Amino acid sequence: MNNAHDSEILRGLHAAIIDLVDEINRPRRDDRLIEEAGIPLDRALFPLLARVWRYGPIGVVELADRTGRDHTTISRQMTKLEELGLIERKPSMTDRRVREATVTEKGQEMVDLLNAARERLANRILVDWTDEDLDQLRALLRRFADDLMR
Amino acid sequence: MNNAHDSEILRGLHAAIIDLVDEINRPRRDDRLIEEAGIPLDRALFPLLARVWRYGPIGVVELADRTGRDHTTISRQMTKLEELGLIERKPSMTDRRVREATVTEKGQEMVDLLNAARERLANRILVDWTDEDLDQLRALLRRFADDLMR
DNA sequence: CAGAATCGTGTGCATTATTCACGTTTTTCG
DNA sequence: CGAAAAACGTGAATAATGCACACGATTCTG
Repeated sequence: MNNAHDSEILRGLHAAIIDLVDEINRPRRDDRLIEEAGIPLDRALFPLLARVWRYGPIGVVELADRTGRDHTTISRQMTKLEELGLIERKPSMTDRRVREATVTEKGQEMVDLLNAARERLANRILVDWTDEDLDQLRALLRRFADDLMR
Repeated sequence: MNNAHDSEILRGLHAAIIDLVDEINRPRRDDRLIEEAGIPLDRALFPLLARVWRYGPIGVVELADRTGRDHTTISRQMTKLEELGLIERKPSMTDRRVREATVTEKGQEMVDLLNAARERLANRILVDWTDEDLDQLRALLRRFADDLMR
């Protein structure tokens, strides 16, 4: 328990985070992944599909909170995903105001293809890593993200 | 050197990355930081200012490459930053096509305030971390980001 | 060395994304 | 019960983004 951490470390950590986030935000990365997966999917929609898969069943407002955008934006994108048959929405049984979204079978197939493609790309990029280092990064990053979201 | 890493680890790592990136991308975070810093700055412009500070002197195209957006978008935002007197642009001496951007003194003051504010917030969030753990995360994340950027 | 191809930058235009204001339905709670 | 709040959606206004293109600077190439 520290009141003040080493500024050097904090700045270095921040720099690494910015580099990582910029890299992940790159539209070209998504294009590459979609190409590797070999599926036809609008790259604007696929991050949302991934999040419905991960956090679903989930409503519009909660998902909007999570991604930091207005709920109306998410509402429209979810409508598109629904029209494409990738997600499914039905009123929640416990709260009929929320229309819970889940991935359909067709959506699940796409998610599977995307996950497999991402794993192939990751293995190509991370050839020099040991499983031990990766797992350490995973654990530390999980803790960090949780603290950030708290 | 592994051909295939443990899928569990990779998926867990990916999940943590998504959580982190979503959290960082949240506009509310930037608002919070700007408020803590006590400066009047459009939250859309401040990520760009931070990157000019970090990578500058830097031209439009290189910065656009780095952030993954179209170069015309960056060009317009840089114009705004210049009008606000936060950055300065002058033709490069080695290549007169590029107009190298650097932060002005006024821009530097803002960056300093932002960095100080971020550090205060970070120390509040990371009370339970030791410097050792933080530095380990920093080192692993730096390596990861570098590998990702190839 | 001259012409062609490439690169960095910026502008006009069209498209798309995002927000804002508002209304509806459902739930919560005093 | 009844008021307040929450989840969701629609329409209109606004902002952001990308594309086509132009122009000067630079590099490539025969």
